[in-house]
Amino acid sequence: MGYTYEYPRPALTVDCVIFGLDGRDLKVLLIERALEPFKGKWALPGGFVNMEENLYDAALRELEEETGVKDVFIEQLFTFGEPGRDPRGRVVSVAYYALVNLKEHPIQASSDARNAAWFPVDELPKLAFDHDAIADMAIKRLRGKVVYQPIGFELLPKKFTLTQLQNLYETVLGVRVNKRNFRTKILKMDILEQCERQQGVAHRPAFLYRFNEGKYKELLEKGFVFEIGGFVKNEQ
Amino acid sequence: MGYTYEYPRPALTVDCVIFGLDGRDLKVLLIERALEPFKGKWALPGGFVNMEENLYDAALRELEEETGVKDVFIEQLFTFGEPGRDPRGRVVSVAYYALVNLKEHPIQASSDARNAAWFPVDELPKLAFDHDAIADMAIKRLRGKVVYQPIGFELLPKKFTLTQLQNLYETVLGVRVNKRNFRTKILKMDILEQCERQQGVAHRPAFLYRFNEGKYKELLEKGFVFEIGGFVKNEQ
DNA sequence: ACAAAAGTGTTGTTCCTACACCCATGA
DNA sequence: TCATGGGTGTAGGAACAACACTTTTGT
Repeated sequence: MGYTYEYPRPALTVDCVIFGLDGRDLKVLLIERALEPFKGKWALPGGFVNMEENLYDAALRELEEETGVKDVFIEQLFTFGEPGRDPRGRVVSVAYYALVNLKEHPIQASSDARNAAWFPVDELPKLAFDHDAIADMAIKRLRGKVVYQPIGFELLPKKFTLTQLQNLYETVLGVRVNKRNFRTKILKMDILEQCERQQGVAHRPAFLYRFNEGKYKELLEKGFVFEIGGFVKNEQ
Repeated sequence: MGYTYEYPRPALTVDCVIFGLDGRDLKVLLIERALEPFKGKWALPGGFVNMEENLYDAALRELEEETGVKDVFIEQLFTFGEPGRDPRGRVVSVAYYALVNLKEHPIQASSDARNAAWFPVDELPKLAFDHDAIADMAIKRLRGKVVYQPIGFELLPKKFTLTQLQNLYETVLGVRVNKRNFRTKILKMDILEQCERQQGVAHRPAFLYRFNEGKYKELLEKGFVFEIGGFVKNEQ
């Protein structure tokens, strides 16, 4: 009974740092561990990789099993393999990060009755295993990547206003941006498609925009480089 | 005899894409496989991860065992885990890339008598396993990273001329750069330390420069962002 | 003197920053 | 009519792209 190999092998898991944008807060979804080790501690959702699935699929599967979230952007972050990172023995974990739109993907109470909650990125509790380091790297990666790849849109609804988009950058990067300059820059890129206006707001309704991925890829071919940020702190 | 686990586990390896700059060519070091599968085919150096070493150390160890190279810059690239990527069974590989200075780190004939050779990045032969995909991603990563992180220096001697540095960017990025503008930009960053002049060249000797890592980190604290490139093709 | 590469001056243009101002809607 | 956020004009300055030119070495 069991599986025998000539040489010892580490166990292989995937863990996922799930980012969501909630009003003006960037948040991470954590799960309360139901079992030892670290029972009762907050941790990243994750689990063991099956033998017949690839890593990407494993991350998506664990994400759905533990949070009900599916059809979201995920990307490999880093592989963590310090010998002592799991008290049960050698466990190597391939970490992913996910970007979800909180409005369109409400988190379900976990299917295995574990407790799940969103925490603002700068108020994370002490996490199980080395998940602090994983979350930390994910935040840095997101901050670094959001300025030169158009992945921020994944945190917003399909259609969004320019102010929402600006708030996204301000929140993720932790800076204030000048409205005039932000708009000029993002619109000049010509990767946003203008849609209808907002409705039912107590002020002048804003235009909604959609990220035009086709146009973006077309521009990429011609040597276009997406780049937003490098903004100066302005307006307090 | 052997190691038994309750659930099956993939084997875990590290593979390494080693870049070297040779005159005006960016090259990758490959090893000819001595054993099946893919016996006689070219492949990336790599091997199994030991149970008591972390992934970074495993990559460094394999690098030294197979090429004699040590004390070089390496960084995790990506983890490849498609179920069918190795005909012997499920093998997950954590890929690293390394930057070496060919002058200061000559490659030794491999300790296990395997054949090793440098190949220009755009003339790579068909590789074993999914190593084509790994090498491909490494090249893209290097091209992407070299413009916003000062890692290119790892490919040069400790002391280098500005022309060498410019050639590095031209080679890696595959563009031509205007000499005047390149110099103005890189010197204004204030991360290079001027040293003595070159000697014994049949023309006006150039100043040598050294990358000042301390200064760079100091500037980082103040919000400095390294960025070179975004150059226009110029001068043919 | 010449070849070869190092190194500098400068100009027109584009892009960035900061600030001020007007506009449309619901309450 | 007011509050609220949407949206635009523009001036001054910094950074960029392109080109031409001078300097210093070995042969």
